[in-house]
Amino acid sequence: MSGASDREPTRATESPARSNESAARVADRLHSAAIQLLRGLRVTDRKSGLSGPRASALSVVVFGGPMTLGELAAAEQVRPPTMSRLVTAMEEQGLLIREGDSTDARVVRVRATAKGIRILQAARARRLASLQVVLESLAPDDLQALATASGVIERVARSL
Amino acid sequence: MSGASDREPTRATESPARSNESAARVADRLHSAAIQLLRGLRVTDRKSGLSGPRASALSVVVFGGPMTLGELAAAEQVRPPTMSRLVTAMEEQGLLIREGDSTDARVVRVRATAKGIRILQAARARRLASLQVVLESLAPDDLQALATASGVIERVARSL
DNA sequence: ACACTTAGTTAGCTTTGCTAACAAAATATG
DNA sequence: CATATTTTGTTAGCAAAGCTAACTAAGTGT
Repeated sequence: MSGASDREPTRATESPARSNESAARVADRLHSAAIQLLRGLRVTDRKSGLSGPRASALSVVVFGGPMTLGELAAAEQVRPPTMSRLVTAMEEQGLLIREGDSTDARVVRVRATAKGIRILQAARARRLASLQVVLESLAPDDLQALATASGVIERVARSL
Repeated sequence: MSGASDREPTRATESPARSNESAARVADRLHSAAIQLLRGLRVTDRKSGLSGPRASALSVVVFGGPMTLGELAAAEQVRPPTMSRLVTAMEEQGLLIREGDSTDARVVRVRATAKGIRILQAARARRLASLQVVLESLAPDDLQALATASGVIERVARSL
């Protein structure tokens, strides 16, 4: 994709125009590259029964600790009913449990089980293995470029 | 994730073990960063009726020119039935058309309509606008880092 | 005490992924 | 030439995951 063959900016005057055009082009390429990368990393892990959305949600609970269903829904940017269903499915898989809150009987607290933690770690390792292999074959400069860019991308994503 | 201060010495004489560790860490952070980035960029564009999968497929046809349904399915990494249904839906939206092939009556050739091109461009512009704004506020070095990394990521994705 | 707000669930719809089974056309083989 | 195989796309039917609307239960506030 990407309008790769689009015209060069009429580099008549200053940096502002050039900077804008450049930002637009980088936005396009970065977006496209991110899509391709994640598409290549097949997210669904049939072996462990951990789909993309489940792995993502479980990862939030494992690394972030127990939290309410609403917080988890917000973190995953889905609506409560969607998260409710995801949690039910993962609970049936034995990956996490619903707990009540002692001070507020409305809230549902979600906690990863030992099995959930174990399975998440294994799925993560499998998912990243193929990427790691490719990265190992990169020139050191390229790997360094990715390391640097990762930080920048994280910052960019945070301010989106 | 982990390593708050992760300035890795780019030493030319790294040992293999060290290199592996670094690749693993970069894999993790890059993967996570890509997810966060795309999550921030809400893909579904209700206004134009162009969901993520549709926008992506249409973009391939618009920029790559007419192609067979099978080629499009391969490009989008979905099975033929999935693409067949996607094409049917987009055809009903008037975004593209199915055409027969003169030499092989089995194949279906898919071509974007003028409306499809127009709507894709508009949706792309909307989708990238917010990212572009953030990128424009970056330090030139950071923007350059992203530009460089985009190319590397594209290469990495291609060999996944 | 009664109205309002908040947290989560249930019900039901849509989209998008898949596999299995099929039809039609092209190609290979006897 | 006739038939078997392969290729291309479709249809049918299932499951996952997203949504909104409507509901229950529990806190809050006037």
